[in-house]
Amino acid sequence: MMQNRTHTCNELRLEHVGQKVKIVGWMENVREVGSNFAFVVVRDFYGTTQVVVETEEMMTVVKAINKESTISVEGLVRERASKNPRQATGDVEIVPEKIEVLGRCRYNELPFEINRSRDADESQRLKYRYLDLRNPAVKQNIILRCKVIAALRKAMLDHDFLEITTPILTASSPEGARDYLVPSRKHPGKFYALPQAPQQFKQLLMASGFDRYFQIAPCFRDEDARGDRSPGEFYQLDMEMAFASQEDVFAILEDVLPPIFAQYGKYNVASAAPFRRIPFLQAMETYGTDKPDLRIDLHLEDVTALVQGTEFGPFAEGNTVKAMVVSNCALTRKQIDKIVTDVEVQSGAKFFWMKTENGSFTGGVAKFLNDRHDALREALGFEDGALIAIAAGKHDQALKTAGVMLKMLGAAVPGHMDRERYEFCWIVDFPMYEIGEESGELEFCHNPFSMPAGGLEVLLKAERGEIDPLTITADQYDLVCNGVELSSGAVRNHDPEIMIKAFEMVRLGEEDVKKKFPAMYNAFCYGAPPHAGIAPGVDRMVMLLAGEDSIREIIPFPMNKNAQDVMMGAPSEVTQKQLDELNIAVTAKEKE
RNA sequence: GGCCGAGUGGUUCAGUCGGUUAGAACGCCGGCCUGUCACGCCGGAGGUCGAGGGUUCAAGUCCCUUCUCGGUCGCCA
Repeated sequence: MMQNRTHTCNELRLEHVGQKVKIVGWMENVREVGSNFAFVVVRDFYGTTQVVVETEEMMTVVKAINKESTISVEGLVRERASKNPRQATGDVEIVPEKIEVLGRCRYNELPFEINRSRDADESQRLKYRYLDLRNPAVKQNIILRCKVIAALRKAMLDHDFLEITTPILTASSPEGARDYLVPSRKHPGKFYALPQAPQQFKQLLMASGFDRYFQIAPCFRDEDARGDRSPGEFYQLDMEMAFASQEDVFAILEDVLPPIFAQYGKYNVASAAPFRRIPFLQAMETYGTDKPDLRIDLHLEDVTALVQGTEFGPFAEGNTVKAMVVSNCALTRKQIDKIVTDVEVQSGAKFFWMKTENGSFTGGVAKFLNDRHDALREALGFEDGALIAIAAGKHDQALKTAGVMLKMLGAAVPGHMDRERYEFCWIVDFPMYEIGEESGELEFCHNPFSMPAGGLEVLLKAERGEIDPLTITADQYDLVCNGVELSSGAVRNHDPEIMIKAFEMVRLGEEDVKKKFPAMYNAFCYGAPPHAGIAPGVDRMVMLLAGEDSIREIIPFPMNKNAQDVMMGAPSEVTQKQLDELNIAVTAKEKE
């Protein structure tokens, strides 16, 4: 008897005919086509192979086995009488001499059919993820993920980056998302935190003299999930470069990403370097978002001045009005209304519309604007058959509505979106500060580690009242692909003096910097290199490459929306003994 | 936490205006079938319609409460 398999289920071809072989795998299906005559499909990681049962003895063996049991089949390879060109091994079959059960499937009914698992209810799939993953179509995304990570790692090493792992148990960071905390047994009342990103460690590596660092880094944030955001944990291609500028970082990713997207992507066209650079404010005004989908050829125009004085309430003074021309729009009124509703769900406000026909506006808000037809045509440049979509409201709301409206109409109206490609762009010149919604005072807009453009000088000018602090930009950038924010990065503030000044702008000082980021601040006081970095999200990248809409499709063992692992039963209660050791008292329990 | 959608045999769904015994496909069980490959044909089992309450002669269907799942907003330095 043969000990091991001689071939995988994707290997046998006509050249193997006559050989005695052994395959192993899952019994995927049995097709009985006669008395004591059946075809058995055996599936392993690599593919499927047909086994033909022709004797009463073998039939008895097969009939006693539940589907999805693992079996081994020993026998002779034979050319098929009727071949299957759609199957890699479709020219041959195995005539079994011995079929053995290796791992019995005890159930004759499964929670779902393996090859149709993607249609099953998601919580069922997650609970039985090991069955879901048997589906080659599901498994494929995990294989893709592995290949993409390997390619990223190789590309980074080729660019002389060193992969360095940083601690998982670390200190809670005072800003940003909610931390996952880990109680300390040896230090009652104190906690570790799982890193939201290796941000401070990578900057400390720069201060330590490493020139180029990267890591496929696990990151943990206790925030609610989205379709493109897994709760709890995710991975970033975290990187940092010493003595580097924004352009140095751009050059690396512009070199690393396009070939990987072209090779592993569902669409094999990707933007070439250099990617378009779009200043943040321009992106907001032109696309209504800081993550524009450049596959859509639509853009916004500001028509606030042109619609002043109309009877229509939303165009009243003080509101911003953004208009967008969608040429050759054949949507029916019903279809447009549906999109209006969808936009309202996502943005919180409806948009308005009208059509251009025979030199005038029709439908929707046409009656309010027909007296300005020529001026609007001058400004917008439309022709007959266009839809004019209009978002109006307070500046931020109008932009948000316009952004969602642009995205939805771009996807809905044929001819305005070339889906089969990857369009990258950099969003640059983010504002350093903003007026906080709650405080009404100046606050950091994004993260306080970024270098203000212009350095100390510009902060001093703002302090002297020579410039508006709101106009200060940070050397901070986002990488966006097809409307998905792939990553955020920045030239870091490596100078303690500028750091303190930047904090003083928001009414904090040296003591706050020291208290919040002691290690980094201290390290930078010993001579730090100027440095810059970025951290593209690995999960989102793989999601784009796989062409999936849900991030859970590209994670081997995802949690559900409520941050539960229904397969493992996490989170779970622990014993009183464990709690006692950690000096933890549970004060409130989830209602049963 | 807000809003929207969904929850009906093992799975995916249908179920009209509230009205007979809640249907279909796939899966499962039994039978037939020697070239199938989503095999085919015949027959069968399998349901407290997420849970609780209410309206009604009558509720899967209408109302209220609640749970679960998904989407979205808040949130995500």
